[in-house]
Amino acid sequence: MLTKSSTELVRQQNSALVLAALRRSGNLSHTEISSETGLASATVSAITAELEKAGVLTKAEQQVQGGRGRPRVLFTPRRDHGHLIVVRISSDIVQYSLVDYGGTLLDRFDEVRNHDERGTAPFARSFVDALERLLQRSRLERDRVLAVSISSKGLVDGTSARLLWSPVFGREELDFAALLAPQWRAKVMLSNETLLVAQALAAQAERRPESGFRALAAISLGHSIGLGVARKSQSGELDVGAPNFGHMLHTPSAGLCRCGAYGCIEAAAGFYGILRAAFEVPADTIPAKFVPVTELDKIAASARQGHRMAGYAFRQAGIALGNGISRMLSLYERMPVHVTGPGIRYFDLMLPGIEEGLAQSMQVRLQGPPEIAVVADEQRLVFEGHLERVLGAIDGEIASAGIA
Amino acid sequence: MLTKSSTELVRQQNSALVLAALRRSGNLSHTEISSETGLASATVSAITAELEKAGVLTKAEQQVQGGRGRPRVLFTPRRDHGHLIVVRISSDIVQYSLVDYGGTLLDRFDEVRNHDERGTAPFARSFVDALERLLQRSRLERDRVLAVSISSKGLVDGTSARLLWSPVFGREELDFAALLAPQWRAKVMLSNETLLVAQALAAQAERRPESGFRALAAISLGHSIGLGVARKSQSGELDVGAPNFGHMLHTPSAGLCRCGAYGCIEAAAGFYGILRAAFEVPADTIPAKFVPVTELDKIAASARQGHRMAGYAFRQAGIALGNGISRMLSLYERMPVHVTGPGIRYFDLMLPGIEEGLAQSMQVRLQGPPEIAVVADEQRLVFEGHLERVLGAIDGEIASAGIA
DNA sequence: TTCATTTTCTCGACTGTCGAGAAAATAATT
DNA sequence: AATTATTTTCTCGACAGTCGAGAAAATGAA
Repeated sequence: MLTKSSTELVRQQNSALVLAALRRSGNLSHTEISSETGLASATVSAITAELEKAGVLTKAEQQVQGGRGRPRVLFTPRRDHGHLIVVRISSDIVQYSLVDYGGTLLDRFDEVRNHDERGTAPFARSFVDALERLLQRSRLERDRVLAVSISSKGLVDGTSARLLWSPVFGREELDFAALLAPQWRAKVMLSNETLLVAQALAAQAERRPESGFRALAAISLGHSIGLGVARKSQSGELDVGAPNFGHMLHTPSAGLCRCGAYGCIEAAAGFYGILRAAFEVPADTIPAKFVPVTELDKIAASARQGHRMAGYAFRQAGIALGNGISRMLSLYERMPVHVTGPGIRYFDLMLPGIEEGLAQSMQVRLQGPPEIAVVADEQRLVFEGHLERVLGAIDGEIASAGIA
Repeated sequence: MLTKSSTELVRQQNSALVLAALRRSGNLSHTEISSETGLASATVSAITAELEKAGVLTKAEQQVQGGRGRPRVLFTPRRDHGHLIVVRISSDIVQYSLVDYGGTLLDRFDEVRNHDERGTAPFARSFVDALERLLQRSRLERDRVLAVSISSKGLVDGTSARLLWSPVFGREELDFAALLAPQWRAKVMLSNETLLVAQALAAQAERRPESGFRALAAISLGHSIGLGVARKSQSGELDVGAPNFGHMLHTPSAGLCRCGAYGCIEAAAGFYGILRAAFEVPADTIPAKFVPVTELDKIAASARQGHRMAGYAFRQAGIALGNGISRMLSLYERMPVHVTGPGIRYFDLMLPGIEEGLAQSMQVRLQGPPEIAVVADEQRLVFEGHLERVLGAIDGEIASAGIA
């Protein structure tokens, strides 16, 4: 369904364009903005004047010296225009970061998660407390925070900021928007962790126009398995999603998954699945809550020394991933796959299985296997994805608001 | 990546909006267009005047009589603004239709396909000849044809109008754009058949705003299995795709598929798969090229009388579909499923298997099974989808072209 | 001090949307 | 038959936005 357009919307879109260009390339002069966005110089003047009046941009103090001619004055986002809080929830720790509108990190601390406590209520309390602490440490007023961006593994409803299913809380829902609504005016965003990885990688690819980016997938290997897909829609905007890949049906024989179903990809390719296969534990055993990496390192070592069952476990994990990726490609399209997460240390052991699992499908026979790249430093990518996403959302709101 | 906007683009978008409203609701008066689109009356005047000058719209001759006041004058697409050719390629016949810009059918004939001939060359010849014949029968000049819209089962590259894989030609590619490029000026569009079903159903759903349409899937059951997915993107536009569902990996034990791979959904749920299972033919037997419906009717009859293997064959087909649907839902999101195609006569026999196959996945356990509706009259829906798609594309081009 | 060069800023023209009210066309009423 | 009421279409001026061209500003080199 198309919607009506107007001259005001034109301004909105072009303001957003200017903000995005500044975001992408740091400080830009008037003429650089013009060439970057394709807007006429006069239009850039009008837009920057408006944004400057609204307190979103400033002229950067440090002039860049250079050749003759009138010196260029650089525009930059006003870092004190507002603040953002980024929360990265992982299985063992929760990381809280305070960031300014310019995207620079101001403060950060971790909290160890208590694995004994049950239910979401204690977590919700410590979450709210931690945000409060973050404010106090920087002597910041609550209303200066424009947005709180949260990430977790699991199934997420992005529009309403509700966590629908997660490895830790299971089916117990956690509504972050409702949690902060009474006190906080900030926009609350919740994203799947691997979606953010895909977002960050896609943003990187878009900065290299020669890469011809169209779509990519990110897979995170660890105790659980995550997938993020980023695709350019026909209108040119980025469409990012986090399918429920880890709990997509692989094959019922893969055994009991901690989600309660049988045969999820995770039950074969997650850490506990590999552990179970290596030790020949019956496949309907309740999965371990947490597997230390050292445990898996041992299995990997013996697999590399030729131990049969250890090797078999990793191979089965690979097949589950390969089949899953081939199914994903059947339902979307051919696209490169980026593999991250702690499990990449065992990637060499899984690769033969992945290739075997891929080769079974028609899609791969027809179009060839996808490019698979290993990407380290998942946590940095998640954080980058947070910034990309939350700053983009804030900029979009600013552009839409007009001078207000 | 955002792109720059301008006042001209505003006019384009709003022109497209007016054309779409007219398309949707038939003849509309000035004021009706205004309320339908949300545009101000003055804007509607400007746009309709421009489109009328360009020969796209006319004022309908037959005035609707009514109450007091100045009688409303209805706008309608000028039917002679151009013509469209719709080609529906199915396994046994090819249907050629001539349609005018108003969407009314002017001429139609079928050609029976010759199953003995090999390769794409003879087909390409008869295709070009048939288009020529369609012109002659209506004494139409070739350049009056604005677009040729073609549909087939199989894997399609919509942007370039190339058929990448099809049940009949296999891996032999068929480039319809290149085929018509020397002679025809018309825009050539190629779509997967089930994509068009999804498009038509989505258009119907969007006409009922109270249905709260967000996404839907269409599945076509027959000799092969097709899937179309239509989703509203966040920007509100309709995003339609045709995943390679029939040849998504189900389970290797499902046997040899006619695509050459093992374990495709089609190898279990397509007509030849059901036949093979019912007669206990070894699963690596080369599949039958064509199975008459009467043959399947017999198997269905004996299944309904309690014959074990016949019932088993339909159940296995159902499980393949159920598993496949659950995987599709894992990778997209929960959405209603519409089942069409000649195979719906056996839907009662497959439903238990479908439910079983669905129930195995975490997605369904968590969010419940999707609504499944049986929709008859697949061919009509395909044709509707053709019109929806090709007229939309033409209208979009007209709006973009300006007065030209 | 003047000139060349580069960047920023400003002005008028153009395109587009919108609201209000005039104009048109018909039915109902006097 | 003339007038009035009603409804729709059309037109005009105001306003928002972009664009190209050229003026103004600011600096290094001559």
